[in-house]
Amino acid sequence: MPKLVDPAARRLEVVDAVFRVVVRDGLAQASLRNVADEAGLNIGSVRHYFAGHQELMLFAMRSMLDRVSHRLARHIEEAPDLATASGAERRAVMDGLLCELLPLDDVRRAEVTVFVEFMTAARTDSALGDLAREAAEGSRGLITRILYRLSARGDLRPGLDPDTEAVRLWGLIDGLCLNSVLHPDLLSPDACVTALRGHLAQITTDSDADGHSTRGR
Amino acid sequence: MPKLVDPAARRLEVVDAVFRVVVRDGLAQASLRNVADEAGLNIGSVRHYFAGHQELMLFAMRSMLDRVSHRLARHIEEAPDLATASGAERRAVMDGLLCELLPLDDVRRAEVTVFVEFMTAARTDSALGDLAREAAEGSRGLITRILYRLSARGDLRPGLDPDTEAVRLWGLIDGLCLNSVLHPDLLSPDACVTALRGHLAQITTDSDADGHSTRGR
DNA sequence: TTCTTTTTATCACGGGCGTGATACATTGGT
DNA sequence: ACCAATGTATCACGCCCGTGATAAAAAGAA
Repeated sequence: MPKLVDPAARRLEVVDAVFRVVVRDGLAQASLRNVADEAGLNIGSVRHYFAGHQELMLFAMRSMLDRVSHRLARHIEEAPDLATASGAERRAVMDGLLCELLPLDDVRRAEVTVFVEFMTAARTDSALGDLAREAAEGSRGLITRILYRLSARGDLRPGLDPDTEAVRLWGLIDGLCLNSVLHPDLLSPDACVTALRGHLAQITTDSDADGHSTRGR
Repeated sequence: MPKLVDPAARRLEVVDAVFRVVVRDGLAQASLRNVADEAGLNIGSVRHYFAGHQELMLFAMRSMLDRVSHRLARHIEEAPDLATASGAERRAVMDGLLCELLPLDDVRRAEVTVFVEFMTAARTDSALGDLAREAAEGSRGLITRILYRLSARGDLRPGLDPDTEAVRLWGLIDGLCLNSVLHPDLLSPDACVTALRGHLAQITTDSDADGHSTRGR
């Protein structure tokens, strides 16, 4: 017989409530009382599962980052074997992976919104600082690794430095995310992917490594 | 004989205090009391010059945006006449103008920090919403206009659409700003300009419009 | 001077916050 | 049945907040 309440599940319910409050009203409104109301719980219950406000915020931020990581990991697992893929296929994989970071649907839009809120809050909240740094290094590192792989296979346009291209792509993606979340009517999801695709098209070669020309789109 | 206190100057002093608090502790800490303390004033004095907290925040945000606008306007005034400029000169002007938006020194870093704080807050604070939208349209519009001019003079690489390039450049700049402000140790000012220059080099032709080839670097 | 306006300084109120402490209810094992 | 552990629900305290009201001080004009 299953226990009536699964503590881990409860914590996740509370975290989901945190996310909803953050998306709707901003991180500043994510007080214990507001979160408890949003979760349909009593504040006492919330406090039973989290030592205090700070631990809740920390756990929520960590959960958000884990969620993104897992989504990316799943995407990587499902990717075809890069060793046997053609140049076009390799570029498609990269395209799909990076698009996964953009707020293209409601789920990812909410996630990116929460991401932005926590990251900006971490600038002045030392409790979140370590996690923010870790996340930033992770995303930047991932993009850097992708570009190095591209470069190693000759998919990166000659003359381009993978490191500075990583900075550029990192900034572009974060900028698209930010503007899309802050000004959804000025930057539609379609415009986001168009901008990203345009960028990728410019920094990658558009011919197959085997020599087959795949010009145009 | 000058009046002992100039109301307009006082308001600016208070706004400066707001900016210092926002940069140091975040927008959430910019309460009337904290701001008054930072300005070395009594909370009563602050309230004498501002109707309330909301008006202060609105005025501070507007001041910040005006400051950026004026800096850009000054930069444009000092620019050489584009009609008689060579292609390289035109690209240098654009380079300088866009670099003005990046947090390359302490002054601009503080400004961008305040910008990010207010813009993200505006997402859920309806009082700041209009201003934020105006600012976003302004920055995006400026970049769009620049690229259209470039395109008209043939400085933009053939095959590139000024509008989607504007989205891309807009996102890149905002992303560099964001990452530089949130993770200064992961993205130095130098890395910012390198990334931006690399981008501009890729979307512009590197030959003069008069036909002189300046290929290579 | 006297009077009016401007500026500075306090007080008090209601409200939201995190949190410690505590009581009550429910559960699951013995 | 009993009990210990777990989960729920409140209360109270101190803190900070924005704000209305009001007093006190300073400045400038008559």
